[in-house]
Amino acid sequence: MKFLELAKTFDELEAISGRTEITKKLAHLLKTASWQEAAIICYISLGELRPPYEGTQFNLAEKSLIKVVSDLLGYTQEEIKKELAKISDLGQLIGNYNWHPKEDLSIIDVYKELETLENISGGKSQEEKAAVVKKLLKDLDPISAKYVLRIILGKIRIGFSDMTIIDALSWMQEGDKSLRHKLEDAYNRCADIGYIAKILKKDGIEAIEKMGCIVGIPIRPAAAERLPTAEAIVEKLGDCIAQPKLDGFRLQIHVDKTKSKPMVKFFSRNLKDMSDMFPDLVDAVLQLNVETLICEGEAVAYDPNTGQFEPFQITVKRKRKHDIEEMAVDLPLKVFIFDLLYLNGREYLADTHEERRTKLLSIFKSVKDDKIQAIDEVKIKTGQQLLDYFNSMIGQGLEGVVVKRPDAIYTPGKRNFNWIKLKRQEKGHLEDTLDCVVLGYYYGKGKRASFGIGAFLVGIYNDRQDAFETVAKIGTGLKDQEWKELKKKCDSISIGKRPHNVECSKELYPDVWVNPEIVCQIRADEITRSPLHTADKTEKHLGLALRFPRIMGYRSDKSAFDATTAKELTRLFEDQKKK
DNA sequence: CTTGGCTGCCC
DNA sequence: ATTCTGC
DNA sequence: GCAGAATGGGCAGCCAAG
Repeated sequence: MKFLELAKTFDELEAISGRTEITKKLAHLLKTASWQEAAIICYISLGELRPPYEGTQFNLAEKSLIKVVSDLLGYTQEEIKKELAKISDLGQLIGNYNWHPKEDLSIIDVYKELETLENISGGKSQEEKAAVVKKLLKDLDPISAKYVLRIILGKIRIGFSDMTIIDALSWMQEGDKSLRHKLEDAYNRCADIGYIAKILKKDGIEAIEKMGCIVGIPIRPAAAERLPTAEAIVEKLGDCIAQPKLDGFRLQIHVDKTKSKPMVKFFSRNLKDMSDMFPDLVDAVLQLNVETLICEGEAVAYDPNTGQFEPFQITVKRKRKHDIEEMAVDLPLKVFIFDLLYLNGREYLADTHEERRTKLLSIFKSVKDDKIQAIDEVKIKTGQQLLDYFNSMIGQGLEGVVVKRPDAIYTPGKRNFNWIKLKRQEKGHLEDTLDCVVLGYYYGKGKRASFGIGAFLVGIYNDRQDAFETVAKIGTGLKDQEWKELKKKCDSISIGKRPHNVECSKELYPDVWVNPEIVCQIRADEITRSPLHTADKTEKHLGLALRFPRIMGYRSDKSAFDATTAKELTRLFEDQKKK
């Protein structure tokens, strides 16, 4: 199959909004393709070349591609950037130009070129990569070039993703969505959509039905919903159980001790392979009394002197490729296992939480090392009990609690109310919002590009310095209409350059500066020391920033100078440390 | 040899 | 991570 | 309610520029 045929279909799909229609068209495309091509189509539709646990890394994205595209089209980078502000992305931009292609490449040709691109590294590699991309784009027609750029950028964003591909595979085979559940079950157990497409095309739905979990290949993780109060959670679930929510990273752990050399693998929440990063946890995991196992836990770093858990910013330092052994000594991890998905050749996905918990505890009997532990769990009957438990967890400096329905099965790949998280922010020190001042805005991508705004910069007032200092960029919380209104308002008070009383790092300079006068309410989960933001920044210490910032509304009754002050922000930060 | 821009991936 | 939107 | 697409702070890694 020619790449152009694929690109044309993508272009048609981009214009369609109805999911069923997208599904049908995609199904037709997959039906026409060979099984090899179908697998590739699945991957590149997601902006990848392989399943997530094998990774796809071009080390080339928008900033670098702007250079390539401006070079190719004969414009300056400034001109391209200006046009990009109006257009959804670089792919769209290049698709609007016209030239005569030199070749008529197949899907497989393009795939191979993309693999070549990935494998370039070392000195001068950026130059080489640019040359490879430029040649590839030149060889292709503009529509194909558009999608090749989007693949390199990591997202096709034309209104479908993996779940629509699953539907399309069903439609390809049966002309309806009747195989959706079987295909989804297989995909949930084996997070490799290209492999699912390949097996379906080669061996049919019978082979898909036989697929189960495989130790060494990640299962799509379940996720928790969120509710604002303990009361609401107990009302929703009735009798339930609660576990501490630790602020580390989620690990899906695979163990196979039946081989001559035992296998231990760790996968991240997004199914990236992190197996080489935690040699200290491998030893601990091997103490579990199992032959084969897939379980899930949260890994958190702790201070070896005090035993205190480290904040996320410290724990995340363990996510690294170099100096692994040294860091394992300085910053040891503990992993708290909260679920069991597979044990000694048997799946536990369809067992209830209670059954999985019992089984989980049974494999810990011989474990002495506290590096690996089954997470605590308490029974909850009332909102008050849950609130008390939550408060005691917060008191220990944890992120909150996760509440679970005891009779629920494990639902891979789904976010639902079987698990509900209650986080610190909901009843903690940042319960009140901060009043921040809009300092400027940034052009956006995709839908936001058409609004002319994608995010905005906010700051607080520092009366000691008589200056506005940045504390966050805000990109979520407004409705589409509200984004347009904010852009209009900003344009009416825009100024050509940074005002003298605004302290801002270069990296955060907005595309459009505005006079500091719009006051908005910002909610966040936490205040952290920031290498970038300037709020409360002095020679002695870094500035402050907000974790997970979002806008809740405006304070038109307040002037910029009545906004939250640096002093107040600092106090909130200090209070937070006291817990 | 150090710094800084950019990228990918944790949350 | 949070949030919004079309279906 | 699902699926998708916007967006955040901040860490390590890679490479080019200084």
